[in-house]
Amino acid sequence: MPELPEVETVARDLQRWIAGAQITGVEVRWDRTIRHPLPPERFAEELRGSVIQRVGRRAKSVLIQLADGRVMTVALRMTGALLVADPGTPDDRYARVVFRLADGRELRYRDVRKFGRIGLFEGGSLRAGRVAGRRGLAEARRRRAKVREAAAPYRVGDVFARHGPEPLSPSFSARRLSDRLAGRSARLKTLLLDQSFIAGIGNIYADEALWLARLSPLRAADTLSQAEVGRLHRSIRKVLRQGITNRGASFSDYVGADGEPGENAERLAVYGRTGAPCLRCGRPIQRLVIGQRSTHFCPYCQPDSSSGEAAAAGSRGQRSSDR
DNA sequence: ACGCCTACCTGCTTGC
DNA sequence: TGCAAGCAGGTAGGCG
Repeated sequence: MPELPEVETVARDLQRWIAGAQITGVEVRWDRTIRHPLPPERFAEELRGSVIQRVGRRAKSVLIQLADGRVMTVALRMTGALLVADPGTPDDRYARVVFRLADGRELRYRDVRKFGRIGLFEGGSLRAGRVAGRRGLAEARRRRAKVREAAAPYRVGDVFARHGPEPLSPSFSARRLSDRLAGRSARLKTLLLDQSFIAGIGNIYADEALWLARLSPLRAADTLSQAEVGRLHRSIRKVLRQGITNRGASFSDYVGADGEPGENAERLAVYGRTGAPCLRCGRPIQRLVIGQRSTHFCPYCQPDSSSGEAAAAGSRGQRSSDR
């Protein structure tokens, strides 16, 4: 399941391989892949002849910027993949949208489970229409309804209006994280998965970041000390960067644009390791369900001190190696 | 604000 | 072996 590091890997590959390419034809094989409000036929028509200028990423979406200023957004969701196929490559029964390029190659959007969505929008700043964190969701919905009513062009900024900050951006400081956590009583795990709280983190990296920060996924967000917020901030960035370095974690059927799986799955500390020894203390990793999501953690290294206090776990031996 | 539910999909694993 | 149920999870939308 592609999260920030996986999507970043795909975007970087595509930037190298298809920047400058011209789209000569588009075949939509599963209509619902094309995001409302553009009907699939219009989508194909609109793209014919377009030149791909640059490929980037926002949240978990690949952004394909066209030379005329428009932006194609590709949300891979669960099983989506963007693959560059050389001429003669056998067809793929799971290719939902095929972009034919002028040089004979194809850019294929493959998606076994059909959850992913591709949209085409007017360009402009990604920050246009940005709504401040907490109220993001409801306000962004109202705003989009307004845009629809007025038949105004959808801008790519509207698509991401409800998304939270990019965790790897220089402006995402520990201070900023601290401000966003303040007054939030939700569990840490739930918040890390909330795209309007912070963009790009999914189930794998949420569990990894919490393990590295030695924080319980059940912990109420507004009970963290400054030191704990600092640890969380560093951990989030560290696990995401490591993910990018290793070209992503391949679980399910994630592959990069080269069709190769990433190497990060082998380096995960807790995700998918239920019952296996914790890499820090050797006790078995446990699994529980939080907010309908499977959650992996070490109950010993990540004690839930919401009700008790950190001191209880902190003062009891085994901690001399802290620091 | 928050938690919980359902829908969207299909392939894989599990249990009988 | 075959078949059905259960599971995986990112996101949108709805309800209390």
